[in-house]
Amino acid sequence: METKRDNTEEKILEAAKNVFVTKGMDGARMQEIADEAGINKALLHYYFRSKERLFEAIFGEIIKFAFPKITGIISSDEPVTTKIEQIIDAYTSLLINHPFIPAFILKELNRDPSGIFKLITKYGFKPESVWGKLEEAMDKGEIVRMDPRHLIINIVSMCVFPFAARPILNYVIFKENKEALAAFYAERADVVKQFVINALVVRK
Amino acid sequence: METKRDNTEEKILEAAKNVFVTKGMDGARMQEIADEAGINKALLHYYFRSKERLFEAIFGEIIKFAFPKITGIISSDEPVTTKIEQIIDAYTSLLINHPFIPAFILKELNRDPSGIFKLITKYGFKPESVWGKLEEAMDKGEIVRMDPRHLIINIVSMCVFPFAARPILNYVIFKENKEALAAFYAERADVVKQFVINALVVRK
DNA sequence: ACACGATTTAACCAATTAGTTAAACCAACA
DNA sequence: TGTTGGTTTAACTAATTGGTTAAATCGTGT
Repeated sequence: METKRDNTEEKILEAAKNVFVTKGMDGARMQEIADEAGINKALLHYYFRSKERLFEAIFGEIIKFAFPKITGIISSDEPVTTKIEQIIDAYTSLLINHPFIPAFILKELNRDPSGIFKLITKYGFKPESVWGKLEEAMDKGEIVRMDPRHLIINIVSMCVFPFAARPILNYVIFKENKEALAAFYAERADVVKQFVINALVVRK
Repeated sequence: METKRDNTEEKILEAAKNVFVTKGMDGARMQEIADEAGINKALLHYYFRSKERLFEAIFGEIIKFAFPKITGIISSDEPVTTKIEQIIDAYTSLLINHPFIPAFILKELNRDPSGIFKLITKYGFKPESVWGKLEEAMDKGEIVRMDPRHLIINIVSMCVFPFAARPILNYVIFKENKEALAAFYAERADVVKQFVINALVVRK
């Protein structure tokens, strides 16, 4: 029966995601994943032959989610300020729904950079195409002139970092007030958009 | 002889920092730390009784470095835009000299948040004092009105994230060109300062 | 010559953990 | 009723790893 299989496979992936995200590849224990999925270790290995494979299943799924969204927006024909706003919206809504992604990626980034590198290129993220479009807009005087790489990094930083540092916001700023933190994240997209657009206004 | 002791202790701490930063607490191996320090495991335990103690020695040192710099700047009497510029300068120069700090802290943040929480409060970082100063400046019309928490998060994000995501910049943007990456980080403070100041200009 | 602390060598222990195996169990289904 | 595939149980292995120990070595200052 397929439904049964799908169900436990889903349970395993969900459990593994939780454990891998908080503990990382090295800190995660197969036993703990099995427990969290409500099954036993033998069955866990029956579905995913090894820890490595299970990890890759999760990791691939996450990367597939995290990167390509932006590519579509960039290649569109909207004016550059609209594109920037769309990118901020896309990033933020993605991360509100999957807040664990940044911490997870940053955690595994040092452990095995080549793995991430492969996946990024595989899903075809081409940064060069972005610089061009931004420089055009600067030439036309639509936005202030600056190094487009710094601009992109600024935008991505403001979108991603608050999620990567979630525990810090949670403890230091919001004193573990869940609702206040959620409200903060909900405002985030609009605030960042306004901030960036304001920073890009051309002044004489 | 003290110099000998200091020397190896220094070597151990340096090696441990490298290994802990890239591998994390769980991924780090005492043998690897010993190898990297050019000594053997027995001597490593002779200096730091356990992995836990060694980790705490490193971790405490890093936190002591990372947080208190800002407190001094905030309590000064400079105008708020000057303070912001000083904070950006302080953060960036700290991270250029210790680029591993963000990845390290973020990595251990999920593993044991209470540990970091303790250290932050111990070194007396009081965020509330910041909101007040910023809101004053907004009331006086010196900077544009916005939620001061978002403003701080924006600034810190732009300062810290590019270092946390260093491998991504290195691979995806700079194709492992070390000098280009270093040059990028060197420009960073000025770019961020200009970006923030521009974003904070009050328009009618 | 002696003492002392730093350092090495090499063997060892105990705990943890990924992964395996084999037998039994159970529910659905043909 | 018998088969089949998902599932459990429980015991096991092989490797890794943190930590220990004891004896030997080396350098330096007395």
